[in-house]
Amino acid sequence: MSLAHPDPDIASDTCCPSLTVAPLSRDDAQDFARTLKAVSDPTRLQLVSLVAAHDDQEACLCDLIDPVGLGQPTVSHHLKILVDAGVLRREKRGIWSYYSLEAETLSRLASFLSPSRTPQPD
Amino acid sequence: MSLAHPDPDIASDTCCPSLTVAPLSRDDAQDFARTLKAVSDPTRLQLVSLVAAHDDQEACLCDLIDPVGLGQPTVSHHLKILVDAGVLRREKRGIWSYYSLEAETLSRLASFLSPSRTPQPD
DNA sequence: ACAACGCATCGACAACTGTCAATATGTAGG
DNA sequence: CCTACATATTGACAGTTGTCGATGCGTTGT
Repeated sequence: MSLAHPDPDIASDTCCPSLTVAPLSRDDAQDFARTLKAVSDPTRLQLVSLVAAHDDQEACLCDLIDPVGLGQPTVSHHLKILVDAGVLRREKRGIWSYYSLEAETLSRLASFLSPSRTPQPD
Repeated sequence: MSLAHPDPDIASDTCCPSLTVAPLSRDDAQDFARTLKAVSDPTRLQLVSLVAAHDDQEACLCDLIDPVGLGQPTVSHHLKILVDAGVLRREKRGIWSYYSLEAETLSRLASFLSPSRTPQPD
């Protein structure tokens, strides 16, 4: 959760932990694992890519059901997981739920995984 | 698997797919999901960070058991998953198994997740 | 009010996952 | 050989996960 909603009160010395720089604390590891788990499913990766590639960077559930080829409750369930993880944002307009990208979460994940210094010894 | 071992024979138009650029094919989605799943576990994240932060960017199993606080078979199991995913490399020297980082896999993951163009419309 | 529609939630079930104790494998020293 | 040691594999078990059908909940139109 703190990944998606960083709390300014937290003044620990680990401002933006990186995977390959120092040993992770248990808490940081669990935090990043939670977010990574949300995107480590083929259907959810497809959903994120479909939302990102859609017209105004947003799509409603009905736009996503056919492309992934699963039932409506299942797609809704996957979208909820992505929203809870801070990867997608949901906005209800009328009858429809529109999903859009929460870009910062993805970029935070990317910089977390990215090896800071190209570690190629010898 | 093709994430860790890209095959030059594959000459499709998707050379290095990105999450936020175009809809993912089912195959690409499964491929990346497999690798992401390997690192979406708190213990395995800790293991990767421990290996990366260790002296010569490598560590043997015995170095990793205490820090993660789990049994030897469990740690060995997690390491196998990371090796199979192409995140770590294993090298047996004498009695010990030394694990080191396969940096390219992580950086490939990072650039896959990274939003290519900061998508902040309106 | 009523029916139709889009979406979320619930309950159930098979499949997968993380963990451990026990055991196997392989290597080095006496 | 036999023992000691580091690691890998196996079998088992509880907990989690992805999927579906059925149902519930708001919103729109008639």
